Amino acid sequence: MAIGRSPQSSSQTPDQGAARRPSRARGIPEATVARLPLYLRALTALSERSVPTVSSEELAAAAGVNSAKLRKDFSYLGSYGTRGVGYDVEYLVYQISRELGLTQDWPVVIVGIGNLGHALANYGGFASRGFRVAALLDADPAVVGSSAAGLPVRHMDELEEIVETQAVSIGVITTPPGAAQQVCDRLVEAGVTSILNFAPTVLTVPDGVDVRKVDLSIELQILAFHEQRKAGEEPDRGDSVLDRAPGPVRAAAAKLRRAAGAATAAKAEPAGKGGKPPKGTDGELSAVMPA
Amino acid sequence: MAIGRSPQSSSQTPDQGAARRPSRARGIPEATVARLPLYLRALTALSERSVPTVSSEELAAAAGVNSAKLRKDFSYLGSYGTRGVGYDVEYLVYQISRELGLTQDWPVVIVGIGNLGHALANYGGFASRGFRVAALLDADPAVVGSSAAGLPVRHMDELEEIVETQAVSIGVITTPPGAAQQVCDRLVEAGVTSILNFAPTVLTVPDGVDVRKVDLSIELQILAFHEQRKAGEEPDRGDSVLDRAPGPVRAAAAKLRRAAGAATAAKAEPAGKGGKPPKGTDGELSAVMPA
DNA sequence: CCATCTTTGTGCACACGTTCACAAACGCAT
DNA sequence: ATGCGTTTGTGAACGTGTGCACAAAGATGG
Repeated sequence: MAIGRSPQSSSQTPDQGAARRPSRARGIPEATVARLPLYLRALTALSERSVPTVSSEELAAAAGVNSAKLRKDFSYLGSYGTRGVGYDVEYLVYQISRELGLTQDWPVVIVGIGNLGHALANYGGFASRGFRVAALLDADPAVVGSSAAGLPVRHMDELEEIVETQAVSIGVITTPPGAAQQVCDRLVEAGVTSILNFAPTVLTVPDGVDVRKVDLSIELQILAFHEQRKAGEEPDRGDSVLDRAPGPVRAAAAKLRRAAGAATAAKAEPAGKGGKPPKGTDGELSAVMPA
Repeated sequence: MAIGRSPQSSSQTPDQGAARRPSRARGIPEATVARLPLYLRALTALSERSVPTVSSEELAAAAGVNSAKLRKDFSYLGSYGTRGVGYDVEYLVYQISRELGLTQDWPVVIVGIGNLGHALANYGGFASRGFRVAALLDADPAVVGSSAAGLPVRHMDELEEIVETQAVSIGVITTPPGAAQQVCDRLVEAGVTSILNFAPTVLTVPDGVDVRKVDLSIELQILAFHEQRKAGEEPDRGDSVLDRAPGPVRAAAAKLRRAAGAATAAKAEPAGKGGKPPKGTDGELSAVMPA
């Protein structure tokens, strides 16, 4: 089990998941697929208010997207609208559900029942979308045996059996980063072909296995970037304007940096980084929590 | 405080956050910004192993991206590499940190201390990246007063004061979906200009406020879509091939659908949807949990 | 100081995604 | 039936992102 491996793509904003596959088996663009759940949510809300039809304009507003984009997205699914009227809510709910594969049952295992694992186990959005938590797993004997969301936490050793007997094809990893790849390997080996990874780790998987990653830290950092921009251009300018300069000047600067070594950088950084972590610098996350 | 509102863009894969702003103030593409945290994580790991330099090839592998893309990304920051050698790890860590605004302190408030709120409060990746949890807030008296991750949970009414006195500019919403917009409004009103939303709701905010959304349900649905594709083309074909046909045939089908009404669709769906929810269909989430 | 080897930085072509804008299609009133 | 207003579906232009491939720049050894 190690032939044809390939690291999954990136994390959030970019394509992610379904690595190299264009995924347009019969045509639906990846960007559209990513928006279908959004539409579905908005439509479900309308459905519950017994709204019979919606225009692309209304639905787009509810989903927070451009109406032209929405229409084009729907056009990939087929022509489910009626000109001059709009879209039949119930019918569209069904079509999108079917396209996303939500009309069938998806057993899911959650590995790593820490804070986040608990949160996910209690997540109400699962059952209503065809997802069923088949089992909660953990390697820590202290956690095994307890229960979360009415389900017992079982030991990792039962993983293979559970995946096989319940035909689980989707696994959720909420372990500390150090255990993620190992858990991933076991999941794949057992037969799981789709993985949702909350650990801040780049997972390597064989071809044919999809990985999607959710990383809170990344989201916050992106927010910080934009926030910084809003707060007027750089309040503190780290160092040398040399680095923006082209040619030999830059090269010299580079050489100096290598000579100076880690000392300079370490001093310039917020927390201690050069030596040993002061307290809880998290060697890529404090091993206590994923996400 | 209600002029010039605008719903944030989409959710995951697309652009999201920074709604209409091209965000290339001085040039850095949004896609690149989204990858910087990835590079930073890989670099931090190398730094802790005291690796002095990396080539774009090595770093790209560690971050799970194409090396050419990585080099192009770095080229937007400036020329921080040395040809024939690679990049100085420590120096690059610093440069990226600075670019992302991680060299300064970012106080953050978390609103909604349920399962997920707890998980986030315990998240180790905060402190090490310049994020500091300024306060945990909740509206439920039963939760207020308890503590999470060593911090006391305070009442929502203290929000305004906390935001002002501690100069909080980033808020995290982990409330049930019904409360999200309301909480969002209060955060914005109090002065928060960046929001990370875990509730499955499309938030409407004034211009100048960034919203990023993390939605577990959406990720799973995207996985299900690809999983379905892998399991051979549609095992059960919902109904009519008519819908793929163009022209009057389709129109007739549409008319029939409207006539038939919700009954057909409801019957075809997984859970009960037409009438009242059977048990926990989650009117857009069971109100118990966000994420 | 020159030759050779390594690795960056980037021009270019292409793929993908977004948005505009409009004709075709439909409902409805007359 | 005919005309009018509405809304879809989509062709086409545009912008963004990706990846190849290579010249330029530096390191290294003689």
